[in-house]
Amino acid sequence: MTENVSDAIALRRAESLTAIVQRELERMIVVGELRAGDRLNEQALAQRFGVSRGPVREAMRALECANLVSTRLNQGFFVREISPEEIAEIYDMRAVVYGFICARLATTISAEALAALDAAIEEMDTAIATGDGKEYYRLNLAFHEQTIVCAAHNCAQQTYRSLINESHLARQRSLVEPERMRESNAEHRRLVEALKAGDAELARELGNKHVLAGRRRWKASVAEEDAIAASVPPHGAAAGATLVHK
Amino acid sequence: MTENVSDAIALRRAESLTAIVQRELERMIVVGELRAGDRLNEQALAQRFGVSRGPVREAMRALECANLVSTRLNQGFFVREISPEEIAEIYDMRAVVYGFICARLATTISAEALAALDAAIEEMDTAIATGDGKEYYRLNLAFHEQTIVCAAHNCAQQTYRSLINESHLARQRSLVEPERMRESNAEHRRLVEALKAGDAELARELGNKHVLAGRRRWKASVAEEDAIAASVPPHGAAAGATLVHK
DNA sequence: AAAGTGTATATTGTCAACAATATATCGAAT
DNA sequence: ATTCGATATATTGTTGACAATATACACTTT
Repeated sequence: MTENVSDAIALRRAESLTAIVQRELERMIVVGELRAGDRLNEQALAQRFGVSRGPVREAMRALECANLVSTRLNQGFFVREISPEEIAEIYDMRAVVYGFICARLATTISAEALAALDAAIEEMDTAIATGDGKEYYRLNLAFHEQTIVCAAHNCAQQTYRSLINESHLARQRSLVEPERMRESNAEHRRLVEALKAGDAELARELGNKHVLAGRRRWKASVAEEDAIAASVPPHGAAAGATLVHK
Repeated sequence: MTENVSDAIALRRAESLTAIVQRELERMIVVGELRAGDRLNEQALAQRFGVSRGPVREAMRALECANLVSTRLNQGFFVREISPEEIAEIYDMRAVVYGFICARLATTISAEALAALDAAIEEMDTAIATGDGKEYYRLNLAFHEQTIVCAAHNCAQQTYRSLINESHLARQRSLVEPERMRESNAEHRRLVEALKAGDAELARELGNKHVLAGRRRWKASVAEEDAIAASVPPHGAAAGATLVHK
């Protein structure tokens, strides 16, 4: 009997379909399964998730509010397209928020958490050594996530995560140069040193600068890509255009 | 014929019902027509707006993402309840974002915009002189809105506005003491001076401190209210409780 | 009177259907 | 061959309906 009861409890959904669809759609956008500008066909998505259009639309309204999805009246929902200028602005915000988080951490972080950050930095070194840019990217995200969780500041956490999510709308630059990774991880080291020293103002400055340096690295990587694209002028552009349905 | 065409265009809705309902609900929450904790009956709201439950639910999902509304499975939507700790965190975020905005303004603001800010400060002086706390509150909001618009930074604008909206979930302290209003406006003056001087770092610090000073004033006003409530212990509390349906 | 129990009502979460609008397809004209 | 226009299809925005769940109410028991 006890088992039946627990089964019944387990079977009873603890989440609305909207919440499930929303999480999955968000994931698909953030990891790039859905690309900026893609049209989101309600029926197709509903069918894919095994639900009706209602929950899908509700989920998309939430994602619209999170700036991940845009809408045109009578044309439906699209994965938001984001301009380089908007990306640059997001870096601005991330910088001030991350500065705040780091300053706060300097006076509150535990020895265990510091050790975990050190370990994460070591792992990133390994990724750099093996030239695994994708893995470095993943670890870097995890490092930042660790810090914002440790800061124990819900509002900052939420704001920062939302900004990170938005920035994923830009195509990921998987081709991370080793030199840039080294630079980035060196900044991590200096930041953690400041945290260990309990120097809030230094931590704020380093956190802030780390994000802005990330923007410089992003811009450099975009410039490089553009240069490569320019060296193969007519053919590549046309081929790319046909893929996107607009 | 031209008239018919323009009529047809005017008649054709330029917005979805969801967007209209969302704006109206947001307004009702922010101005306090709907109070924190209030249950949002879908049918009643749909009837009130002359639409069906679909658009109402979509609007609420968006507001949920904006942190204005919360949801409990099978119990529906509620105006979000916000704790003093959460309010305090929002002030933290507002402070760093407003600091950023002010720093940016220092190097970009036009003479006209500066004149408009001066005028707004004068108006606030008038409100203080007449002891009109509500009007001061309104003008203060408008002053901040002016500055964030001038900053011409979409991301900061959106982040800041969202934080302001959230903070409206806390019951407004209409009983603003004249001394606090004077203090607040003096901070406005110093800030605008820094903007005129083009001193970005000073502007950042003053913008930051102005928000944090606002938090101190808010806390003081809460403490005062609590003291008043404590002096009338049993009766008032019970009467208030019956009004709220839970 | 208070607490518990069972029934009726209300409300939500989800779905399916419909009208309005947009997109795609096809043929005719230049 | 392209452009234009008319028709057919697809998709959206919105509505009303239905089952599952929660709330309110009357009734019994202590």
